[in-house]
Amino acid sequence: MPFEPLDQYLQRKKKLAEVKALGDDPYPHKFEQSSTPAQIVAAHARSHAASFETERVNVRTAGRILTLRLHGKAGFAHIQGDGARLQLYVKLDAVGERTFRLFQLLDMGDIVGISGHLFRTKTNELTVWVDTLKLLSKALLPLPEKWHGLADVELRHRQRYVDLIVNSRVRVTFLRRAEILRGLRAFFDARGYIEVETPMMQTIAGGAAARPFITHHNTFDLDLYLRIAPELYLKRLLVGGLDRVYEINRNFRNEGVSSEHNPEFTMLEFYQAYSDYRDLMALTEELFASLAQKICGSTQVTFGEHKLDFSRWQRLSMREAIVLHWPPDAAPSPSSADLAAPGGPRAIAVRYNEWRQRQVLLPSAAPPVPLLDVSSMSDGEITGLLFETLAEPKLIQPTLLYDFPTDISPLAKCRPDDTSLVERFEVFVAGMELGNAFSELNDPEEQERRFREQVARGGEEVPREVDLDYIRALSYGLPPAAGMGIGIDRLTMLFTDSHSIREVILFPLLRPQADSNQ
RNA sequence: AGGGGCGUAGCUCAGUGGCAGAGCAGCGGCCUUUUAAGCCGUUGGUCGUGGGUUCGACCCCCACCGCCCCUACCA
Repeated sequence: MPFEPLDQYLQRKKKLAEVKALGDDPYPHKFEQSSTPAQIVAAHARSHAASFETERVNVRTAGRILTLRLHGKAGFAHIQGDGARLQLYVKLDAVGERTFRLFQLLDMGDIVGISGHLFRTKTNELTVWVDTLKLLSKALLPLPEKWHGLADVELRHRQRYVDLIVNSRVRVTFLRRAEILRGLRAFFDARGYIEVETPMMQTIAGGAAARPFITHHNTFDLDLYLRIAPELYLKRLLVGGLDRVYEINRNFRNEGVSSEHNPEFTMLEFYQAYSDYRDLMALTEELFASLAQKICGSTQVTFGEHKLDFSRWQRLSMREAIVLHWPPDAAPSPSSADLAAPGGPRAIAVRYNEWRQRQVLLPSAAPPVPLLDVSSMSDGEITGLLFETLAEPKLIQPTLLYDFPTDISPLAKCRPDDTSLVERFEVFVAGMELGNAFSELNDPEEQERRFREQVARGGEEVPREVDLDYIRALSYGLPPAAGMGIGIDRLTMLFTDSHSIREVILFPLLRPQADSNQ
């Protein structure tokens, strides 16, 4: 099917026919490279022009034509391969009439294989003096304009293949994402974890609170959920004696899309038996610091206007964070004890709302922010909401936030000294939630009680039934354990200085376009 | 979901209630060390879609579609 721009598409089809008429196959099966353009550029970056004259360096390489400058009976081109650009010089005298004719039929975007030797031009650019030239694949569609490239964000994401060709930063971002994944695997492999894969289609979407996607299996005539978390399966494996496991894979949540949310996203989850959340706090600090060092070459990472320092971590309880980030002009700020008192969070939320309403009346009023609706919430839920409203966006430097309310943590173990709190922490960096960890609740009766409460309370983000098989697994005995989930997309954002999750997902979800031919 | 912004040639972008524009890409020509190559000539438009106002709409109004930002949702 021809695509727009039609005139250029047809023009290139014509050239394709001419190439065939020359006796060349425009889509040959393979081409042996002696080295890639990137390897050639790297190996000879500092070679002098004179050295090429005394000792000839022959190369055989391939790539996509990105620039083309014809000068009558000679011409220059740049090919891009393996992430680098290499200049070619093609001269009628050197290649002969037939090959030169082929060269004249080439367009930007075509993929070619060449052989020749290296030299430096008058302007000292490393260049291949081409002896032979072969078309390896014809581009029937033109590349975007060479100065500005492809800037339209929507087009970049819809046609990521073009984005990758013309925007080198995109390539770097995704290479770095792969490095991050390798680094994570190396970190856990070295510590005796085994990598596992658990179901992504589940009959009960548990392990988190989120609206699931529904799909259907025909043979079993069975509705299934795409998983929202692997948590309950990974803990079953701990019951089975796999004491250290991790999984890196996709989760699916049928919720909003934003610069920090994509409906399918990649999570690392890992579990470690005979440990508690304090062990994971230490492990988290080590993991992030070593990964930053490995990926970015330093524990200091530039993210927008911020310099994130992964060698120094702040540890805050949720209540401390609320106190710390209470708006100064809404003084007096509450104390942690106020937040701990029964009914305290509600009273503080009311105070916050009163302050907000006064703000709206000021002449310099910012756009109105909805007041907190805490009418049907428990103290723990209100505490969580206060934290998210007041403190979360302010947590720029790496922070471990701990002491979560039990109400909002159905899978975590309570603190022995205070059952209103659980042994749980989250990782916050650059105002984003990066990770979530806790000491795993392993008392089957308490777990069942909390599940039943959850199901009874209902809501779209809660499973409709209790995962009784999980309770059965716990009944065989789950060793004391701690587990954690880390959002890989957001982690990649941090380490690539990307400010939208869509920049670190190759094909983010976009609405299909009615007219796909553009 | 609500508010705001954007949508003009393949790409990057100007534009005005009165003939639809530029650069690059494309096409033809000249050019054997150029690199944003250059010079001469030239093709290409449902101005996101559909209504409305108007003598006349790319422009003003309404609805819809898509993207971006903020808010909401999101443990």
